[in-house]
Amino acid sequence: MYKRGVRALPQNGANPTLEEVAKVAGVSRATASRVFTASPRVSAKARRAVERAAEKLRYVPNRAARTLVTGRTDSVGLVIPEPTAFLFGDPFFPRLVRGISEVLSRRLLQLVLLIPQSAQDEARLEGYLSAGHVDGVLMVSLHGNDPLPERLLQRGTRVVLGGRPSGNSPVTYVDVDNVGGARAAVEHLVGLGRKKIATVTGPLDMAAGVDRLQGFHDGLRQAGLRADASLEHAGDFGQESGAKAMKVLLDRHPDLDAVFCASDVMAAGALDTLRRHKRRVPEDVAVVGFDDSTIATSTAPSLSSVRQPIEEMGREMARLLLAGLDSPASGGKRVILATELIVRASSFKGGRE
Amino acid sequence: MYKRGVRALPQNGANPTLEEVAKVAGVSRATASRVFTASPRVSAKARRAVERAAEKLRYVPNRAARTLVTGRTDSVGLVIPEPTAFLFGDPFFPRLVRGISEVLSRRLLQLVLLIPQSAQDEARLEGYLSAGHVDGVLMVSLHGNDPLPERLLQRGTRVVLGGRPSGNSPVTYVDVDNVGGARAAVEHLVGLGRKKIATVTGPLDMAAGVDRLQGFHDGLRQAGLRADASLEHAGDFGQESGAKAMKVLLDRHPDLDAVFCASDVMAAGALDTLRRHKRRVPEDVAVVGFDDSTIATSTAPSLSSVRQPIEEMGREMARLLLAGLDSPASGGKRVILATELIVRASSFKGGRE
DNA sequence: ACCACCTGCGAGAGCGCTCTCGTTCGGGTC
DNA sequence: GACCCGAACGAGAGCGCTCTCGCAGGTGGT
Repeated sequence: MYKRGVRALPQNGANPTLEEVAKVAGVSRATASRVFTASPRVSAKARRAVERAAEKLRYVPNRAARTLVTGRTDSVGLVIPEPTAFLFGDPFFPRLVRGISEVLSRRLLQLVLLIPQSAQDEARLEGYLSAGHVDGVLMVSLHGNDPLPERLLQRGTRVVLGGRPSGNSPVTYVDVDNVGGARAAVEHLVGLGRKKIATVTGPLDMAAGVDRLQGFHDGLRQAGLRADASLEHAGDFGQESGAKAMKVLLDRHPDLDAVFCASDVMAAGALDTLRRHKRRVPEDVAVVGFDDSTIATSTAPSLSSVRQPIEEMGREMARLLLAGLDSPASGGKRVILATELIVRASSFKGGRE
Repeated sequence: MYKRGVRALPQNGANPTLEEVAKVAGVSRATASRVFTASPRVSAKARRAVERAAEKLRYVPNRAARTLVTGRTDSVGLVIPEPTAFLFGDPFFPRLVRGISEVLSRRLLQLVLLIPQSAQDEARLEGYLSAGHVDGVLMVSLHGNDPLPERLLQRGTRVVLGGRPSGNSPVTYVDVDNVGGARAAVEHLVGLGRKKIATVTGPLDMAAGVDRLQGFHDGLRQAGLRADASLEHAGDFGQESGAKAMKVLLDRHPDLDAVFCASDVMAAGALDTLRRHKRRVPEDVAVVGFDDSTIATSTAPSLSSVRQPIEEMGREMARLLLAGLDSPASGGKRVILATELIVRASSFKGGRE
């Protein structure tokens, strides 16, 4: 630890305090404060004097002091575990951040990103977040049943999740309609005349994985097809796992005529495997992915996929958090955003109907 | 703004204060404080009592109060402008973050990411950073002559830059040896017998762009070749710009036999153009990129490139910042990290010598 | 001319913590 | 037994700010 005396903030001639600004402006500290808190009860003359003094002294209010008395920090944290944050080829993170800061900027709130790199980091995070560094916390794509959100909630910290948490915790969350999206994908494949539809699922300890499988089942049932566990194989959302899962499925069912992959990246892997096994896409096997990520348009053939409104998810998360900060009691709300099937070459008509 | 009374932190039964912990433990506030500041002058008995009380009350020290008196926040900010942060296909950001947090974690400092999305965001950032939210600031890949670092410095905030700033500001920075790396690339091409070597430069308002061009010139001079402005064309580090620049160069000099691109992504674009113009790589035209990013191994042919030690850059930035926090006066230090040429198929022997 | 009222402002308390300073106390030392 | 010394602890100040409260002075109604 660096020593006291070497203060991080008031270095170099020391940051001026409100007291000093007030003195220079010839008003009381209270009046000076009113100027910076945008309180209305200040005469134009006093306001100008304070503003000039602040300008002259290069005054910046000390946030710690302000936070201490108001209990507010005017910043909110966004927690993204490292694997998700740095998933390349899929600009999930940037789009989310864009949506979130769009809303926060309007409220002059600072978005602070926290990317835990290890379990140890994550443990420290709890302390950081509950010690009053931020007014509220946004979290996305937690694995399994992360206890962090609930623990923060108990401490009185406002939390909004991106993606449904496993289990049924009372935490507010925003999610995209994974079930509906997957169902739509299956409906589409059925509409193409496909009868033997397989799926590469996501990890089943994540809600997105479970929900997309659920939608897959719903779609089959609706079409009068029955689910068959041997037509399902789990992946981890990564490309490699998609390729491997596809191979397993193909070995078990050489005659399958469609596959729904729970992520585009896995679908890209599946396409590789299909090519290697001399299947034509979409003629022999139609493929639909999920996410509508950038990779969907760069595969050959281009990939049909379920689009999710990521920016809107970010915006909605931010809105819910702000609502939670404003109102004392705000129970576990949930918002589900619609998804949309985008049809491209990998599942186009003209296959074999 | 949300109202007072609805405090962000002490919600829900209110966060316990040190005072309360002390009372439960049967000691004074001072002693309790000593326990949490890891001060040695506490008896084992008192320490246990305080720890038990804290456990029982779920006590978390209020950071704002602590910061107010110590002047420390125990967190440091990392500022990355949006375009760099979300550059896909090149995991610069994750690698940097990994290096930085490796060092910070050991000191129990929290890394806080700040990604300004607009000029307005950036303006707000100055207030945030100089208001004492963080003990120090790390910044990377600023465009042009961003005044932010110097202004923070004047305020007494410790700043360390990643990448040499344009102009000669007194800010401490870490950079990779762009000049040396580019020179090595040219030396390599010359060693392959290439005589007519072109370059696609980076943006020349960025130090990395300037320095790599500098190295290119150095390499030519060293080999007794003379620089020719018509063999140089600027790009913006993006793929598209690489493709276009290559086309311009090829139109001007159909007989060029090598090209050095200031980024791998631009090199990938250049490869496309070369293929389209029926040039064989490396037989007709040898290509060397810069960054040794992931794309370098996925192009056809794989790309020779100049590798830069990103993680080490992150570590070094963090180390310099810590040193700056510890010592009162720490002038503008500069650390340059060595780069290394990685030779792959795009510039292999067996071309045409 | 009086009172009620509102606006603008200052005095002062206090947010939760750390740190300095002084006091207490147990155990050597002579 | 008197003295000293260091270890453990408590009292209290104060970090820089916001907010409540009360007071002065001006305005308007009667």
